[in-house]
Amino acid sequence: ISTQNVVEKELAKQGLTRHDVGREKFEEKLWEWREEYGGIITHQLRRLGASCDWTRERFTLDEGLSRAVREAFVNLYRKGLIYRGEYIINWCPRCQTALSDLETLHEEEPSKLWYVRYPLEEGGYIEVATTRPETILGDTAVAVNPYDKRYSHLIGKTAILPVLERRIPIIADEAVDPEFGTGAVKVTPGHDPTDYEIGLRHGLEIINIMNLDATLNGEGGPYEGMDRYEAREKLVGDLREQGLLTRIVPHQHAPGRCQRCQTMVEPMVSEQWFVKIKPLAEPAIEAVRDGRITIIPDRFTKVYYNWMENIRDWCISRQLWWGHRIPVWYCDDCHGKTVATVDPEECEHCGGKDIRQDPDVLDTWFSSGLWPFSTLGWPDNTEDLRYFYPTSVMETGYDILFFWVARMIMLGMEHMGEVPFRVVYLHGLMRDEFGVKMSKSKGNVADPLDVVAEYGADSLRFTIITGSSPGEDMKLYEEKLESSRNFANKIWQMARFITGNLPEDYHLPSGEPGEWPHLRLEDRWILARHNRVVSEVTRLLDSYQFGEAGKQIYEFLWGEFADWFIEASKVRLYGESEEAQRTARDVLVYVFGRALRLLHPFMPFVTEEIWQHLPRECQSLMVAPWPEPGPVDEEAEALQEEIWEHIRDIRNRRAEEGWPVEVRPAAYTVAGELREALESQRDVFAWLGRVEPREIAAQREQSRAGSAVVTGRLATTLVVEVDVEKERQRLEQEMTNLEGEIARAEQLLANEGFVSKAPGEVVCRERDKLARYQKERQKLEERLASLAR
RNA sequence: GGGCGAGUAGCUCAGCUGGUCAGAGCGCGCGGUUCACAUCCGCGAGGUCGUAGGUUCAAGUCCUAUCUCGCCCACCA
Repeated sequence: ISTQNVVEKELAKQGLTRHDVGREKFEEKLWEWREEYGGIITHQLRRLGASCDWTRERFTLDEGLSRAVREAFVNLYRKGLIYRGEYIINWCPRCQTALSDLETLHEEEPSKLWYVRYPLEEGGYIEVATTRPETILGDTAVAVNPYDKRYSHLIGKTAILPVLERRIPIIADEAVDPEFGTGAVKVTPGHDPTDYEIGLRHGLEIINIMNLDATLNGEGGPYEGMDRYEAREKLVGDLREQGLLTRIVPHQHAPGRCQRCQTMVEPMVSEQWFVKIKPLAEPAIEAVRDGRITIIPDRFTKVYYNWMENIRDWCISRQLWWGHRIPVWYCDDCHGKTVATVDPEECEHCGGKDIRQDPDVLDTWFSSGLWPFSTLGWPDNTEDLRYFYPTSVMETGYDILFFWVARMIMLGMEHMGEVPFRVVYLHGLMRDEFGVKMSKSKGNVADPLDVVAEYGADSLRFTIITGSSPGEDMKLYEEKLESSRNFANKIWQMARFITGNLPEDYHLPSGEPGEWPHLRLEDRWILARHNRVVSEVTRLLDSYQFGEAGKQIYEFLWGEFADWFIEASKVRLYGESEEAQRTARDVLVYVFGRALRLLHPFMPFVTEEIWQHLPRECQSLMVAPWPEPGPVDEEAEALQEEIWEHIRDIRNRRAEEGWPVEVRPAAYTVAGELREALESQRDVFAWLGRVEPREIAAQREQSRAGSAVVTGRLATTLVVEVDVEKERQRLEQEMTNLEGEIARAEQLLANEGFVSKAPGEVVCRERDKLARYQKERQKLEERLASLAR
């Protein structure tokens, strides 16, 4: 419907309708549109890094799928599960087609309730209330509740319909709610679903008062030719004049509206094709109930049952030109129906040649419902079909659980005798920053290509995956995208650091890393942490907790691997024995390489690119084996965590007490295992705590006087030494540099013409800089003053 | 009318089947020109996990009631 609407809008610009150009020409235009825009979505998917077998791309109207549609239709028809019948359906007067219940949306809106008196044949009147006065013209009865004592004496009597003066019976039906309105209801079987049912029960006449465009037809009497709303206004006026309108009260009302164009739907009785759904629904319910299909998140299971158990026959015919034409031919001679998978030459009943195909097309979800097997060559028993059916996971948004998922299950079980998939994973919906559902008609859709261009596909993927929990909607925020992009950059920087420290001929040693010689405590720690993350991420992915899995990797790579391990590795890489350097490199490469595999499903692009620059055991990360978790060295884990805690403590003291600082010995009196560990990690401790052992400090030319120096035994005594004179010189040099920067910034600001690109932007930046410089200068002055003291 | 979801630091949200969480990102405050990274590093402030009861040795995490917001389903004219 939406495709047809788009093309019709194009035509409308030239003042044409689809009827003006004719069915054949219009279908051509539809195909043109499809050729032009059909590739966009797959292009978007590719850019997002969706890893699909693109050779298997299928389109609903492809040859093979069309064959499957006909086969399915004929099969269901022969089994008596598809029938053509008169029924009250939802009619969109704008789209000029029938709609299924799912395609009509109900939303509460303020309306009115009109109270109208219907005169009685025997004198007096009965009062009814209605939200659609124009439907009075189609009334064929007045109904009351059989147990409503107020009206029991009127049951069986006759009322006179206002205006048209039709004699209509007063009947009793339990569908009438005595509490609502007056307790008496006008019955319009031709234009109201409830009334239609009442009409069936009581054998009432069905009067259709409208044309397909919702203007009144001949049954409308004096209102013939008017639009439904125009007729309403006129009729209400007439009723008022005749004194039959007693009052109008405000009323909340939820009328049906067309899902595609928002036009108010008109219930109408019309001949349509239906799928008899109960026989299909039962096995589909059973399949979920007995666990052959699992729905995730679990709460949607209940929603599924509720819908399936109360399901009504499915109206599948649409008065459109875009879609699968219904494979039924009518005979002009004997009026028989020929239902066939291939276009017939003649009527199968009388052999007559004058046959015409049903002009209607099928609901798009009818063909979509066949997708799990129609795409694999069904009805032929192909190798693909045998191999791939049933599939493992069906992943889609929860908003099409009924539209699509339920129908795939029903039609799959009917035609294949087996469920189409084992797991249904339902994700939430993307909303804009205000929480409004993104939709094309509202124009608040973010094109993934734009987002990818600005932040990269990896960032978008990571943001979406980690931004919410399963089945929950999420709002797309720039800030989230930025943070993911920063993560991608961080990964990149880690890679630069690691590869930058590898010799040309580097090879990862063989054997289990836990067995490597010369491992230090921090190595054992990161290997343990890494093993824990591998098993945790694997578990989370297996249980469909994708967001949580992504966060674990993020925390590990940034918070542990980069912030602690890479930093700690520098003491070895920058100045210890060849052996120590080698061990550090091995652990870096090993852990990083395995973490990249975990991250690959989330950020395929940056991880693959990095993989190509690392020593690797296979060509592409995409096909690298998923890591198996190794043993977790809990002892190393605990010990190292404790040392990190002490380093944080040092940093805290520095932050609190200012720098330089004297660290009191008492805080670091430790004993036993931790003491040994600390001793073994003096260098790491010193580097990360920025507390340098004297002997290392001496080796470092750039060692500044402001640094604290550890003296004596590290774990017991930390004292600070400051060379006042050196510090003063350094500060003064800094001050000189700063003055220079300030002068330049001021000059730039004074001459705005100097700025070429993006007027104002650079100037602003300079202004910010200047403010920062001045703040810095003030601090420098303070420090110099305190130093003098 | 029925059902479901959400209500957790200023903002946006994680916290799976009850006992290391009271957390992350952004924002905010303080401090950083160290050769992977300012798309950065270090430190910090901020929440009685909507409200009221209850179960339990133990509850954002279970039960009951209730308030607010959102969604889905439904033939109340």
